[in-house]
Amino acid sequence: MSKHETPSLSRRERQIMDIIYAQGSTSAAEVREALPDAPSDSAVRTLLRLLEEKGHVKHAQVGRKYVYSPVVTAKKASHSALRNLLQTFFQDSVEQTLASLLDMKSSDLSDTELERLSALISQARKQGKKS
Amino acid sequence: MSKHETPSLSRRERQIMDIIYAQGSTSAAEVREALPDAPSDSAVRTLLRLLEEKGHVKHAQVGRKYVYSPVVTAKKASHSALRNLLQTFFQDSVEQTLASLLDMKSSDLSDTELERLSALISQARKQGKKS
DNA sequence: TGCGAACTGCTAAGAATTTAACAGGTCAGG
DNA sequence: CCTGACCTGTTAAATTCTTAGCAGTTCGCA
Repeated sequence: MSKHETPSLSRRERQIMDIIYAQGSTSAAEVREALPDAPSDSAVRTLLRLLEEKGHVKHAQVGRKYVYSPVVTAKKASHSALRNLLQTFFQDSVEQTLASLLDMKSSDLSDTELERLSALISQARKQGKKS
Repeated sequence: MSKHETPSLSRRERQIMDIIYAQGSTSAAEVREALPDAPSDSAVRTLLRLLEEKGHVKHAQVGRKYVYSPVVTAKKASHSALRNLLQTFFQDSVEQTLASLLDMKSSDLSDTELERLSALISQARKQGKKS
């Protein structure tokens, strides 16, 4: 009935998944470059193969290389990461989360960007009204 | 110059830190209850002791119990978790992040809450103007 | 007082993770 | 047609993580 569910990756596996999501898709060599304390090439390839066996990534052959990409869409993965973050740090409150986001990034945010954030919210309001 | 930097916790260590941040502070028994696939009591206590040795948590004695709490404030920890999430999934874009948040939670959000989100943004705008 | 419950720390075994050595295969250029 | 560069997979050893057993302490209460 239930899916296999292996919700918790090991340290290295998580690092690699993060890299793959950040880059969309990558080769073993690119993963290696992006990895902190990069191990040998063959170590990276072993991890990628294990991640594939466990169903977290898939590969396509491009020329002689394998290019890996995630099996779960970035959207789904980001949602579950966000959900987890909200639970862990923000008592599930979107408001607290946004406050923290603004607190962290406010100095980087131009007026135009803030306007776009506003627009996102009014849009959400309208859609709420409709349903 | 730089701090000791042990940025990557093991699977169990991360689970426990998440629980501690979600709850603010906890005893070993509470951690155990909250832990998926809870191991023995003494296993949990060992992990907590290791986390303390590594400087991630501290404990206070309350009655006969130890109550553990994080060393890094929730604010700082949440910021670095957010930063990581933005990098991994949202190309460092606050806008994309907010969009995803609204997409995920919009059905849970009342009109009042959306107004409060708006208010947060106009507040950030005003503060931006000042500086 | 003596017992059991509720805590703690330490330690070593077992499991899981992480690593790199090695053994292919394929391709381009000399 | 060799050779070296560049890719792959398999395997087993090294390291790290995870667990539970055991021993010690303190407390409340019969």
